[in-house]
Amino acid sequence: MAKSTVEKHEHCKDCPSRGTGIFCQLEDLALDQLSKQKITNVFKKGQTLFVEGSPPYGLYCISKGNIKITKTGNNGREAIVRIAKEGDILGHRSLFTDQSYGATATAIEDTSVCFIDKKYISKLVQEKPSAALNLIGRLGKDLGASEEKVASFSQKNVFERTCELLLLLNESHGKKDSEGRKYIDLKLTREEYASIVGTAPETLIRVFSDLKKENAIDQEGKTLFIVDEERLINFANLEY
Amino acid sequence: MAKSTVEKHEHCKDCPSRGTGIFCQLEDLALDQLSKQKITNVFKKGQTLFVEGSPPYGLYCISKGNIKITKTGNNGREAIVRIAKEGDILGHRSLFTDQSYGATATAIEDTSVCFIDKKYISKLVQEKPSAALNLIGRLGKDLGASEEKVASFSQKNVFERTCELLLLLNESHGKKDSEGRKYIDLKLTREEYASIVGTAPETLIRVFSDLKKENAIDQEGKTLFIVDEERLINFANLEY
DNA sequence: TCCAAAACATGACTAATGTCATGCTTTTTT
DNA sequence: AAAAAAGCATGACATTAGTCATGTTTTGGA
Repeated sequence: MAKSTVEKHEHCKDCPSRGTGIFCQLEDLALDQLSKQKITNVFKKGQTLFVEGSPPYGLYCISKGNIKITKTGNNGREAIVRIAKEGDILGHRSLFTDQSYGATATAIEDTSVCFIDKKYISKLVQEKPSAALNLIGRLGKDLGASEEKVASFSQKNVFERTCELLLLLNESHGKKDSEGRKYIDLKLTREEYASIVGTAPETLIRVFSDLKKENAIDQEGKTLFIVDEERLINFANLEY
Repeated sequence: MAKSTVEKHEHCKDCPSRGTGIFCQLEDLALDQLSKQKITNVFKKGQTLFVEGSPPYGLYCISKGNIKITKTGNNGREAIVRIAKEGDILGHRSLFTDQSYGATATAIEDTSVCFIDKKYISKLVQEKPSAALNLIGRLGKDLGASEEKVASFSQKNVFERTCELLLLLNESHGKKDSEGRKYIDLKLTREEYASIVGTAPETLIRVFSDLKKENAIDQEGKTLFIVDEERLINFANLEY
């Protein structure tokens, strides 16, 4: 499982994540420069982009595939903090606080990721207010989502949190098949889902089973079908 | 309990939070301007600065006193997301993501808070890269702390989380008396501590009682003495 | 293709936490 | 100062979630 370095696309303006990416909204000239600076890497399933505790050298911009961000407790158990996808950036938090990475990033499927050097990013953020504002906006949203999660942990039980997670993942990673059925197709094991919800694998499996019996979801291997979204919303006890 | 509007200090360079404040590191000219823009308010214990769900009109900069940031679940129970203190800013997250406030800010004692209008802040951040970088740094640290909290919820039990909280509050709000004894003197009820830890008041009270029996802490009314920090570190199961 | 390992699923039991009830203490209000 | 309210503390019990055991199914590699 050696890391293969491959140029997957020549220019940022051809990036599949264009439009959602944070620096990929710059004018042509700046984009040209950025394209020359970036290095595109391919990470296979299970490979790590960076590890908790190591110092950041730059910014990662996901052009394809999903990546899990995890923190490891000293009991060895991992907590998945979030799942990043195409167009998301990684490492921005540590980069500008001059802290070590607070979490580990691991590809959960084959991914393509652009790397941009720390110096270049710093320059860009200082010179282009739009880049700075983009970054501020992204950090703000990340913080909002994280605090939302804290509140859920504080106030909800495993069942409610699981329903909430399914709804959130449906928003962020959901797809529809030819018949219009909504589904989530992340290649996550039940154990990984459990470590997002913050519970034991057995408990999560039971909740999934219950939700299936309730006809709220359906399972086919690792694919989760959202059968009855209304039901999940009720179960999740959302405040909207 | 009417909101009283009082000029507490004339100029930002005299602000008690100078140095730790985020925009209070600007050069003299910019600071002069900022001083003219700001409005200083005094909030008495229990008064709210802003409420979850309402739109942000500007930035709050705490010059004196502690403020709790809470989210209310639809069961009515409140979760305290964090405790802000002198020098901290509030509302920055919502301001730049153009989202409503995700939480409510309430003074837990008599406080003095400067308010700076949204337009002015936006201008400042766009024109002064140092302000933007300061803001990015602040958001990054907040996000780091929040994700740390998510991991704790995910991996630790109430006892461990309580010990962790005491250590964190000792870092951020701790004081020392004349004999060198460390203590935390936030005017928080046991119920409020419980809603930081994410547990029932009774459970938190039991943990405090246990910690007192273990000679790790001591209680005198709302004041909590950190008697044996090493012990708390062991109990908290930290990974440092 | 087959085998081993990992993942999934469920039951039985245990441990942790939440809830309810009660009495005491402190704070606030009248 | 007295009364009322809020906060604190603890016991008893209920509920939730975690752990251990076991068997089945799926997946990945030789």
